[in-house]
Amino acid sequence: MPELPEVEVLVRHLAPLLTGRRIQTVEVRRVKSVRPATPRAFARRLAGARCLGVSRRGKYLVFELTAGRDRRPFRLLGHLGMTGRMYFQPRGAPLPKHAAVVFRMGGRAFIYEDPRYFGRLTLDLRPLAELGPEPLDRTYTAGHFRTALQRSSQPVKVKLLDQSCVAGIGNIYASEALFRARIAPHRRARSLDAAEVRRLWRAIRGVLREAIARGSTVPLNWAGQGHRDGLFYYGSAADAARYAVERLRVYDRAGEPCRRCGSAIVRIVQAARSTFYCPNCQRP
DNA sequence: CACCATGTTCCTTG
DNA sequence: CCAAGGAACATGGT
Repeated sequence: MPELPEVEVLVRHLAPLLTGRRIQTVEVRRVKSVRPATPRAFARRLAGARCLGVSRRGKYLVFELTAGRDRRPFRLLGHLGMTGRMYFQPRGAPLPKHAAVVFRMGGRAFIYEDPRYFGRLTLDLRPLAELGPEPLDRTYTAGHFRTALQRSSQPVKVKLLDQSCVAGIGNIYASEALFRARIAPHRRARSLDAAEVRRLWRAIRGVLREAIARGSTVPLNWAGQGHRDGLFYYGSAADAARYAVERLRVYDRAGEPCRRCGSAIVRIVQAARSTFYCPNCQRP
């Protein structure tokens, strides 16, 4: 799935396009992709609603909507899973194979597409309550982070993927943040001393902020096909090489030289997910 | 064919 | 009760 930076860039892209627009019709093509899982109830709630704004919480997109006589605002949550995308369909383009939901807005089709169907559009807001703090929030301190790590005997890399610890970090940026903080991924979360916690806290914020800045400067092809072009998530293959250089320091670079010391980057498996790190820069 | 994939949830085990 | 590990979900790329 797109992680926090990808979702943030998408939200910034969508907010001005959707705000003020009315949803004319809703077509649910994959029942699994919506909740409530009855397409009728889902569509009835959303058809005719107006979008008041789009924001992000962790990896969730939050759509502020209003509808009906009372104009009472309500929210729709979007989670892109591993392969979800949202975009206005280019005029005349055929509906993609895995279009899960199609909204008609302003005479155009707004598509929620998801080949693996791990993502969701949901009116159930309970997932938000489970999320930990926003890592980029001004009020988020190293002290908060330390408290969250204190009682965990999990490897710190695995703990970073726990959305109740900090919201928004995924498999790519977990490895990237640990490299930046020069902390070995196998370390138990509670074994980090205060200085290490602070380094990792800074690294997380730095890595996420830079990724957002990078994503904001790349010419993104929102409706593009193909998911592993090495560029942010949405990029077009033609431009990928130019922008992908040095974007990631360790993720998916097993066997390649560390950009800091030249040692070969190592891949290990933790909690059934790949972790990448430099055995020299990140010593236990 | 085999293996891998930016995520979450549910079940089992300790 | 909790923490931790693993399977399951579904499709596509290499």
